[in-house]
Amino acid sequence: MGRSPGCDENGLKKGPWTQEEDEKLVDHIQNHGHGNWKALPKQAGLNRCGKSCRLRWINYLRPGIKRGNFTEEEEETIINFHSLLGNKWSSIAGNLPGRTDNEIKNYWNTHLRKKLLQIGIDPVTHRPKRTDHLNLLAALPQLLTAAANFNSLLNLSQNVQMDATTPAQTRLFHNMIQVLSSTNNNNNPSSSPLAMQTNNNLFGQSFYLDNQNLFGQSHQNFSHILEENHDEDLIVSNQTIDDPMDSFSSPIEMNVQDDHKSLPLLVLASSVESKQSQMMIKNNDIVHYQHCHHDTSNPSSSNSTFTQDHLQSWCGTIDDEASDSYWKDIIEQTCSESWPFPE
DNA sequence: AACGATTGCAACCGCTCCCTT
DNA sequence: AAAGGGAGCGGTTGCAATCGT
Repeated sequence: MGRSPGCDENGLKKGPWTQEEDEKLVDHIQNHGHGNWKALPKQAGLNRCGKSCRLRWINYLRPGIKRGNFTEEEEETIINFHSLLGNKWSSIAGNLPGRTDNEIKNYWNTHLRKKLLQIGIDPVTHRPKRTDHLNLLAALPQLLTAAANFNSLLNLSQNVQMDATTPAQTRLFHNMIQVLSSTNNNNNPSSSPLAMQTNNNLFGQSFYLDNQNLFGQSHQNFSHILEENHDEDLIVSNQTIDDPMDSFSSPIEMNVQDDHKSLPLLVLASSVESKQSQMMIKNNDIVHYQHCHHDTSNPSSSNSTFTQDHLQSWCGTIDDEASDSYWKDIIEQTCSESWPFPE
């Protein structure tokens, strides 16, 4: 495995290390340290360049190197830190004891990147591929699973089954809400991809966001989750928040209209009847479906758990109201897929 | 069984950063 | 302040192993 053996112009050996070379390197560093990598090969009796020795030591021979498969926790950590730091492999490695930047980089490129692509997340931006709305809606089952997981996180439940992609799914859920929010918050409706497809009207009803309830009722728990996940998307008044906790200390200051990036409550609004149908995350239930009057300051009202029946009912509404068969087909297909929530 | 395609990963390359002089 | 050199980082390469036909 690895590169072919060979020599560079200086006659130094390249390619895979032999056991004898490894032993020489380990022996020398254990006895003398690795003060000067350039001088080390000669001192250790190795026909290698200092760079090669350093790489071999750092990535393979150094004590404490953890080998073997990555755990779910490690995967989760990598995804979270990559969303924050990008390809800063050494920084990410600093948070994974025993793992090297090279190993993490390889694992990202061969496993995690593909995993995120499979669930419709751009591994570079950690956002849904916004140019592909078919994929976005096709990922609805995962989004709803993420919503369920997210709710369980809010409840600090230990029962929910999560894997390393859960944070990514949650982020996807978050991002989809952002996309939906942009259809209504954007002053120029045509600039919104969803608006372009639906004449500023998704499924015949407009969506907008109301985070007052969410932060009013659950921000303590929510901030805990975000603190753990280091959500880079938290932006208040177009200013990035370094400490996610800060963004929730004064929920009143959150400006929903100006800030469609803050994690909101998804609200399905009927402009005709001035009613809101709210799909919301709330304590003790998976997802709630709420009807209330336009007065958002009084988020009272008839809550009921959002179940498969509700989704089918929702699909029925879409049937009636969506004039765009493109979206209709997508939603119907999504509705027909397996429901991820417990009944 | 044979062979081409794909995958995984160790190692190299070239660039940037930072420290020293 | 500028130059030189070493260390470190991210991107890329190339080969062995594995998979698919």
